[in-house]
Amino acid sequence: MQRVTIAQVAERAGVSTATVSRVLSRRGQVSAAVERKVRRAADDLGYQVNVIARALRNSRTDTVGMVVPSITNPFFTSLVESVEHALGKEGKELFLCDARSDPQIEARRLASLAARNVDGIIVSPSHGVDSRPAVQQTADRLPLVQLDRFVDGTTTDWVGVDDVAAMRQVVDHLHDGGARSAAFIGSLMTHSSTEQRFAGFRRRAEELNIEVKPDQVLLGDYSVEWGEAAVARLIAEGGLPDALVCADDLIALGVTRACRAHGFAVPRQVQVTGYDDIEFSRLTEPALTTVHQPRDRIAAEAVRLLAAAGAKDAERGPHAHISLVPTLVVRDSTRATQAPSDRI
Amino acid sequence: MQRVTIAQVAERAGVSTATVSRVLSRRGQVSAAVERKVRRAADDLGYQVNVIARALRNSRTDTVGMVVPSITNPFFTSLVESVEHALGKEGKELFLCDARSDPQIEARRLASLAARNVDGIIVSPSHGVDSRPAVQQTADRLPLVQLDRFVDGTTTDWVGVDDVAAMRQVVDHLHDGGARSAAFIGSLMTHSSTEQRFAGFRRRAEELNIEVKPDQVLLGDYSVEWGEAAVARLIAEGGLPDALVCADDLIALGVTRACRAHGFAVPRQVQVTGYDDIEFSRLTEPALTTVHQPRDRIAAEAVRLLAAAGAKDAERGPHAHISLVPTLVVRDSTRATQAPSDRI
DNA sequence: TTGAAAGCGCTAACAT
DNA sequence: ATGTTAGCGCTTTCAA
Repeated sequence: MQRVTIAQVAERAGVSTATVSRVLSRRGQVSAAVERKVRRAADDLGYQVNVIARALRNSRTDTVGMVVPSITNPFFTSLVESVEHALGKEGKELFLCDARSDPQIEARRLASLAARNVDGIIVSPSHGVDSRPAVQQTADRLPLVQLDRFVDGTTTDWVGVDDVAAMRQVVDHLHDGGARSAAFIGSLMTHSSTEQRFAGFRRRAEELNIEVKPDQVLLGDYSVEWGEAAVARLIAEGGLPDALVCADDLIALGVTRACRAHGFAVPRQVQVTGYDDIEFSRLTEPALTTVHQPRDRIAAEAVRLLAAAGAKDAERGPHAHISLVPTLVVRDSTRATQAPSDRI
Repeated sequence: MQRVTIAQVAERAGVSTATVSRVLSRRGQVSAAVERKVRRAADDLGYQVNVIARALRNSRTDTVGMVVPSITNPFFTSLVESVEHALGKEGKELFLCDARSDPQIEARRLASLAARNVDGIIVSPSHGVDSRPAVQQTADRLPLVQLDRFVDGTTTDWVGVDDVAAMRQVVDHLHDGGARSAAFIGSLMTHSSTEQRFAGFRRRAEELNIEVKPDQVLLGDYSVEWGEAAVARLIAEGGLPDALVCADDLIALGVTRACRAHGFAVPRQVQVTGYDDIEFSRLTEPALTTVHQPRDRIAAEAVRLLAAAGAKDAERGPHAHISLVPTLVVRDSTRATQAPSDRI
C-alpha cells in the first residue's frame, strides 16, 4: 500500500534522485549503463510516477478538462469519445464533467477543473447567457475552447458547425420533397445552437415561400419527451404542417414516435428531420433524416486550438472561430427527392 | 494568469501562511477577527486552493476514478450519472475514463488513475478474464469496487444485479405469452454479465421445457449491429423461434429492427426482450420489454463501499458482493400476459 | 491563538 | 554524465 518513491528507486539503483528523474522523464543525458540500472530498480520496486508531485513541480498536468451539458445525450458522448481520442495522440488525458444543463453546476465544475490545474478546458456551455460569467472567468485564467455551442458575448476560441448552412440544406431537401409548410421544434433559445438553427431555418423557409405559422415554432428542451409533447400540442391546435424540423435528434425521435402514435404516416403525411446524427437516429421507424456533425474533425480542431493557446501562453492572440460544414444524411423520414425543382 | 497562493493571502491579511491554511481548510482554532481578515484577503485576491498541492501534502484527492467499457453505451452513461450524483453528496468528484472495451486501454487507465492518487476506483471491467491482472493489481493498491460486471477470480467489492433472478422473470414472462422455443443473443462470454444472464436463461428455459437449439445461442458483442446480424443468421439457418432473448438493450434494438425488416411481426410472430432499460428501449417500434437495473441504488452502494474501504485503510476486511434484484418492465415487444398459467 | 519550519515527491538549475 | 539542492503550494507538528 506504501507508494514507491523516486528516492527508493535511487537508493536501490545506487544513484541520485536526479538521475532517476532524468531517466524516468527521459530528459537530460544518462549513460546507457545507468539507465538500465535505474529502469531495473524501478521495475523491481513497481515504481509509478506520482503525477500529483510532478504536476505541482511542473505546473502542468497533461490533463484537459471537458464540461458537457449532459452526459446522457448521445451526441455529447460521441463528441467526448472523439475528443479523448484526439487528446490521446498528444499524450494527454481527459477529465470529464457533466453540468446537468445547470449553469451553477457548470460553474462549479469549471472552477474545480481550474483548481486541478488542467492544461486547458473544452466546454459546451449549458446556457447561452447564464453560462457567461463562469466561462469568461475561466477563459481568463487558462486556455479554453467552446465546442458546438457558445456563450453570447464571450471572446474565446470556438469550434462547431455552420448551423445556418446546415439548415439551408435541410429546408431545401424538404422543399424538394414537396413541403410547403413547416414547424420548428427546438429548445428554448437559451443556447446558440437552437438560435442559429432556427435562424437558418427561418431564413431559408422564407426564401422558398414555405409557410411557418408563428404558433408552430415550439420551444422546449433537447429531449425525446419534449418532441412528443410538441406534436401533441400541434395536433391539438389544428394539425400538422407538411414538415417538422427539429433542432436535434432526441426531439426528432420523440416527434416521429408521436406522429405515428397519433396516426400520421412519416414521411407520407408529414416529413421529419433531426440534427446531430446520433447513432439511434437510424434505428427508429422510419430512420431519421438528419444533419451529420463531423465530430472527429471538431474534436481535432479543438485540441489543436488548445495546444496552440497553451504554447503562446503569455500573449493572448486573437481568438479563432472555426465553423465546419455539416452534411445532410437522407434517410426515410423525408420524401425521396423527385427531380429537384429549380431554385434560385 | 498568475495563480494566487496562500502566501499572498497571508501577506495581505498580515498573518502567517499557517493561519491562512487553518482558516481555509477550517481546521484548528482561529479567532473570529483573524478569520474575517483572512477571508477578506482571500476574496479580494480571488484565491482558489491549489488542489494539486493540497493533494500532495494530504495524499488525498477527494476524487474517485471510474472506468467503463464504453462511454457511448447509454447504460453506462446513466450509471455514470448516478455515480457522479452519489459522489457529489460526499463532496467528491469523478474522474471518468473510457476503456473502449479494450483490456489494454483499461489497464492504462487504471494505472493512470492510481498515479493520480484517486481515493478509490469504480470499474466495470471490459473483459471477464483479460481484465484480471490490471484490476487485481489496482485493487491491491487502493479501494476498488467492481460494478455490474466482474472479473473472474478477483476478490474485490462488487455491486450489481442478480442476473439469474432477472432472467428467470424474463423467461417466465415469455412463457406466459406462449413462447415454447427461444434463442439467446448475447456477447461472447467474455464478461460476467453475459455468462450470468445466459446461465439464468438456460436454467429457467429448461425448467419450463422451452426449447433452445444449440445453434440458436448466438454470441457477438453488445451492439445494435450484432443484433441485426444475429437475426439475419437465424433466418438464414431455418427461421426464428417463438422468442428472442437478448443480453442487452442495444442488441435487442437491433434484433427488433431486423425482425421487422425481414417481415416478422413483433410480438405477434416473435417476442423480443432486452436488458438494462436504457432510455431508448421505450422508443423503438414496438417499445422494448426489458430488465430495469436500479442504477441509483447500485451507484449508492458502490460509493458506500468505497468510503468504507477508504476508512479502514490498513486492514483489508472481507469483500462484499452486493447483488440487487432488478425488475421486469413489460412493454410491447412481448405478448400481454393472458391469465398466467400455473407454474411450479 | 498564532507563527516558524519541515516536508509531501518531483524536477531543474547549478556544481562537479 | 551525475550529484546536490532549492522549491512548487500546501498542511501540520512544535514552540511560543
